[in-house]
Amino acid sequence: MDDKTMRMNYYDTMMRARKGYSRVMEPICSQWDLTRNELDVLVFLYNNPEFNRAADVASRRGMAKSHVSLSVNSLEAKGLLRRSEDPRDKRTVRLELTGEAEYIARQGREAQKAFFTRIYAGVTGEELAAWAAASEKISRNINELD
Amino acid sequence: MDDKTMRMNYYDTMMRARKGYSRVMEPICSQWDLTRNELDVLVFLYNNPEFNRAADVASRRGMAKSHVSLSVNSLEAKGLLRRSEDPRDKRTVRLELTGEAEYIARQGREAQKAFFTRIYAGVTGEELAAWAAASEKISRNINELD
DNA sequence: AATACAAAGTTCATTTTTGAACAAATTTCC
DNA sequence: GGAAATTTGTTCAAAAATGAACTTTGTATT
Repeated sequence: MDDKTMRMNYYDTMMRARKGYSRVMEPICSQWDLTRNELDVLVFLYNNPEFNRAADVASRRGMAKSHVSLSVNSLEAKGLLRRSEDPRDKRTVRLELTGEAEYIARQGREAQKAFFTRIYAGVTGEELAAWAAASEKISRNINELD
Repeated sequence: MDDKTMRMNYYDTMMRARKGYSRVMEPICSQWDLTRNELDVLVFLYNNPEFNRAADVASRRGMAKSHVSLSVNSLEAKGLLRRSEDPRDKRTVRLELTGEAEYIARQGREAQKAFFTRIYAGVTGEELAAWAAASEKISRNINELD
């Protein structure tokens, strides 16, 4: 198998990982009456407080901004998120977790960790380091896709 | 950053890769009046003729089987796919590409390769090998998620 | 300072994807 | 050999996610 084929096969693995992730996480999310995507948004904001503009969430998580908008509506209605304005730029909306959301995000994060620990079972330290290095480069390359 | 956090961050990279892939591939797909997903199915079948049952496509590509069913309807209507029966098992549907589909799949595959070559730019041979090894293990672990 | 240009966010119609219910064929196990 | 459980695929209603149009605000150009 040549390099190009190897890289390509990764795409299907990725799709399956995504699906497996949903299957494992959805029952957990439902305990808080959240969708998988809503929990992901909460955890993302909890982990990345510096990227709390709606536009950041969209670009860094790879969702359409309209989707972020709708998700935020829903989370706001559930009392887990507040839209607040940015004094420096009246266009942007800052997303702030409520105390309850932080509590949920902490638990959601642990569930995510457990999932990833599980699917990464058997991966060696060196492999993981190489993976991280490659991820870093790929992430940069994605940013530069016109 | 500990190992667990590292693995978790990969999830968002994956989501962005997926999004970038769609953005790049969609214009290409539209030249044949195909959706991104439809082209992926054609290329998958072209690359994996041994996994040509509808159920294989669903499980190996991580799509719902109802989704496969609908995609196959559409591809069949476009004259790119035939459903044929399996003599050994009357439940299963075998999916066969038409000549035109094979032609499209070859070109689609090249476009995919180009995309992956692009986002893997700068990843070294060692990293890629480690990546492939990790991928292999992860893939197996996903299969074993109950 | 006026004009054009770009970026953030929302709305809404549409597309994509899914899950649950079902029917038919196969396998398991007694 | 036959009941029970499992697997395959389809249908259809519902959920998830998107893109295009638009408004508002900020930035750049002249």
